[in-house]
Order: sequence, then C-alpha cells, then structure tokens
Amino acid sequence: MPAYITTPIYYVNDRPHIGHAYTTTVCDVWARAMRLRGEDVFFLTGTDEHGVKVEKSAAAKGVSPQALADENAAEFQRVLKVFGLTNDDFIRTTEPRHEKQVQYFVKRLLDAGSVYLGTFEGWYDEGQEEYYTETRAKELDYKSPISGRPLTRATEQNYYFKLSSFQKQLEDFFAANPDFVQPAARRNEVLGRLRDGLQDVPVTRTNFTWGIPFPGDEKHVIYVWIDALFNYITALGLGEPGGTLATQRAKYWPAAYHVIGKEILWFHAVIWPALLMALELPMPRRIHAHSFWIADGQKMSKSMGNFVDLPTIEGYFAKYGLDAWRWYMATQGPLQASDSDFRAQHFHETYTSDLVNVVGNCPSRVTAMINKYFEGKMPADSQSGGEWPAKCAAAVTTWNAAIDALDLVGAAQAAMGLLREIDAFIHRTEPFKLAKDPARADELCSILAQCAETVRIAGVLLEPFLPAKMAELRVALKQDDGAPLSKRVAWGGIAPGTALEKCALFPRLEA
RNA sequence: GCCGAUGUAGCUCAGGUGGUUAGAGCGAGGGAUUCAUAAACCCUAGGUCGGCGGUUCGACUCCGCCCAUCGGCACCA
Repeated sequence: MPAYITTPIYYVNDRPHIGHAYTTTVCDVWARAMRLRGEDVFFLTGTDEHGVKVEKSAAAKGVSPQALADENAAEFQRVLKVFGLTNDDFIRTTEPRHEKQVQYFVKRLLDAGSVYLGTFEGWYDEGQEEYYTETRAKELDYKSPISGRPLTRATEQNYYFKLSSFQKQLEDFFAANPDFVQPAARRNEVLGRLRDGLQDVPVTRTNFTWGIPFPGDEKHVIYVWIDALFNYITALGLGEPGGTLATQRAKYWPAAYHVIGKEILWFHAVIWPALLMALELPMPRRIHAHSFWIADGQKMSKSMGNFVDLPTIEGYFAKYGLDAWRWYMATQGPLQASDSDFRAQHFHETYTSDLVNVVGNCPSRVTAMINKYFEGKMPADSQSGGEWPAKCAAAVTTWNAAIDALDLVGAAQAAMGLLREIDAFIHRTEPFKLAKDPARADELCSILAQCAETVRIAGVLLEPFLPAKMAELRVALKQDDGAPLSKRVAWGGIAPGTALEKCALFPRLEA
C-alpha cells in the first residue's frame, strides 16, 4: 500500500528553527523506515506563502510579497538539504499548480452549497484592522488596546464554509475511528470542543489581496488556512483529475499521516476532515499532533529571542554530527502530549549514553575481537545462530509495529535493545577468555559470528535514524543496502570468511 | 473566567480496582574487569509519590478543597 506522510507547510514569514526541523525530521525517519520496508512512499513538505502577514512584512521591507516568499521558500529548501531530509516534493502555495487546484476545490464547494456568502458582524479595531470576539472586546472595555480608540461595530461580507452541517458526520467519524487523532490527549481536546457545537467558518477575506482569488468574486481572496490545508491534495494533483500529476500521485491519497504541531490541531482534526467530507474525498488515516520543544525550561518565543535557531542547530551538527541531531530529535522529542526540554547537557548525555556507549561501542568491541582472533574474517557458526535469530526476528516485529504507530522511541529502542543484549551476551560468555583456550575455538567462533550478525541486523533497523553512521557500519561489515527489509534482516547476511573492518562510529566527546 | 490534563528520586518518566521494604533509564558515588571509544558488568542513591483536609484498621493509590504548570476556549499560519 502506498504510504503518504506530510509535514505542515511552513509559513514563509518565519525563519527556520527547531520546530520546523523537528516535525520534518520525524517525518523523514518514518519515510526512510517505510522505504526500507520496500513501501511506495511519498513524503511532502513545503511552504505556506499567502496572507496578510506576508503582505505586511513584504511592504515593510519594500519588496513584493512574491519576492519575499521566493527568498524565504528558497531558504527553507536549502535547510532541508543541509539536514539531509528526503522529502519527495516541496509544495509552495503560490505555485500555479496549487492555486488552480484550490480554486477548483473551492468552486466545487460553492457548487455543492457547502460554501455560501454571509455577513459577519463584530467589534472592529480600525487602527489594527482586526476584529475581536465579544468576550475579548468586553475585556478591552470596547477600546482598542493599541490606540485606545473605541471599537466600532462593523460588518463584512464573507464566504462561509458550512462547518456546522458536518457536526454529526464528524462525530460519527470520530466514534468509528478512535485512533484518528493522536495522541489520545489531543483527541479528547478535539472531542470536547466538538461537543460545544460547530459554527460555520469564513473562508475568504477582503481586507488584503495577497491570496488566491475567490472564483467568481475576485474582491475576495481565499483565507490562508483553507488555501494551506489543500496543499496535501494539490501536491497529488487531486484537483486536476486525469492530469499528469494525478496519474502519478493520486494513489497516495488518503494520507497515512499528517504530522503537525499541537497549535494547528483544530484545523487538521475538524476543518480539514469536514472539507474533505464536503468534497466527498476519503479521510486521511491519522493526524498526529506533537507538542513543542522548550529551551532550558523556558517557552521559546519571538519576544524572548530564545528560539533554537538555525545557527544553533548547525553548531550541533558541527560538534556531534547530523545523525546525532536526528537521534536526539527522534528519541527525546515531544512526539506525545507533553513538551520536551532542549538542553545542551541533555543532548550531550544522550549522545554519550546511547550513541557512544552502545551504538558505537558494541560494534566496536565485536569487530575488534574478530580482527584480533580471526584476522578480521567472519567466523563460521556451527550453532546456526543459537538464540539470536529468534531475538532478532522479535525485534523486527516490535520495530515494525512501532513504525506503524509512529512510535519512533519504540522503534529505536527495539533496535538498540539488540545491541544491549549483545553486550550482555559478551559479558556472560566472555569470548575474550575463550580466545585463550584453543579447545574452545568452535564456541568462540559461534559467539562472535552471532554477535556480528546481530549487530548487522540492529544496524539495519537503525538506518532510518542514523543513515550516515549505519552506512559506515555497512561498509565495515561489507554489506550493501539494496534489498528490502525482510531480506536484510534475515539471519546469515554476513558470509563466513568475509573480511570485516574494525569500526568506531561515534567518537567520545567532551561536553 | 470556563473546559481538560499534569504534578512520584538531581533530570526524564513507569506504576498501583488502598495493605509488609514505591520502580526504571540517565546523572552522581563506589567496586571489579578488559574484547571495546576508562565503554559493557556489579553495588549504592534513602524521594513526607504538589499542599491541606476527609473516608478507612490502613492512602502515594478513593473523596473534597487549594496551589503550580501545560493545553483548548474558533476567524490565530
């Protein structure tokens, strides 16, 4: 079955930071894992480029909105390369292919009666050009928080999406698909809010022009959120049935995973499914809303200026390497309901205890003994692997289930658990003592062959997390990476007599 | 303010339909050892299980109140 995974499209008004890097890395690990299995994977990311904020920023800089979007989109694309991320496409919402399809979808919603022209009335701040909700306006004593001038009662004509009419259908869908929104805490949040009842949502704006024109009424532009959500299917060409893009990519819909941050849950868990229902398109399989990184115990914010930004991240690459960064993101990140704290010391400890002491050290001691006792030649195992083939198979099963559930920690632990068991096995069987007893040579051969083979298999399972370092391990073990997972984790991949090199994958570093 | 969640060892978190000594990983201290990147291994850590009150023979686990933190409260990308 084709596997489709998406990140949100990133707002071009932002500079790339750890938040973007995190979401994209999570998707990248998953995409690599699925490709390793031999699945047909499509991994999408991109940029969201419309909206009043972009228009204003561009004006402030004295450039056109498109020029600003071009510059920042290019920066996001450059960053993806620096991070070694393997997205299959990069969609930009100002591309004609996207705009045309969004208009097609909106037109269909209009024709189906799911979008209608309505009137919005509310408290308007003329200086700020924004509306406040009734409660917020009351809090402000009906005065502008900026200018102090009284708010005015204003009305505006907008097109609305009949979200309210999907209440029942959404409730039924959530009931039938309890895993649709992950993690469970986020699902409960959505259900709670759903119980309060849905109101129709405006899908157009008239107070600025930097957006996709509303089909048939061009003084309206399509609200950025609606525009942005459609990226998930415009990239597959679903808005141009029969087109070239659709021919190649329509098979990827419905998406397996929309990975998002918790701040945009409502749009993805409720509005997006309702839009798809209105268009009679299939639902994505899962929405996974991760939480946020905080920095040294403090919430990251623009005003605090404490975002873990690109230069900071590149500092970690320089010191620890890209794979170490991926490992920290994937195993220590906020994939579940609570936030994770990014701390330099924690990063260092994770690097040392996981990567140096286990993932680096275990292959090192195994290849070192084989070099010392067998001149580097893979020994023959008269025990056919003993208990290890079954242990490896169990780890693969656990790993597969974890990947299916986007449980990156579980998958990483399944792989690393094998290495920890090999360490224990070496401790128990003491091959370094057997080496001194010629009468027990056969036993020694079996033990070290089993160790090497298990290390090889663990290395395969670690590839999505540590692609560069596991490539080094493959070279040391004289392996290639062509075959699908099932073949590569089969016992006996290293032929007896193969010349194995000593390897030291992760150097110990000072804090 | 309203709704929801969380609060357990230095850090990150498990756990228990109430019952003798509350667990893991990491960090820290000590030991033994060498195949290995002084790594793997063994031992140690005494934390009033957020606070107060209640129910009970007995609560960290049940109930109430309070405090703190986090999320949501719709036009915010």
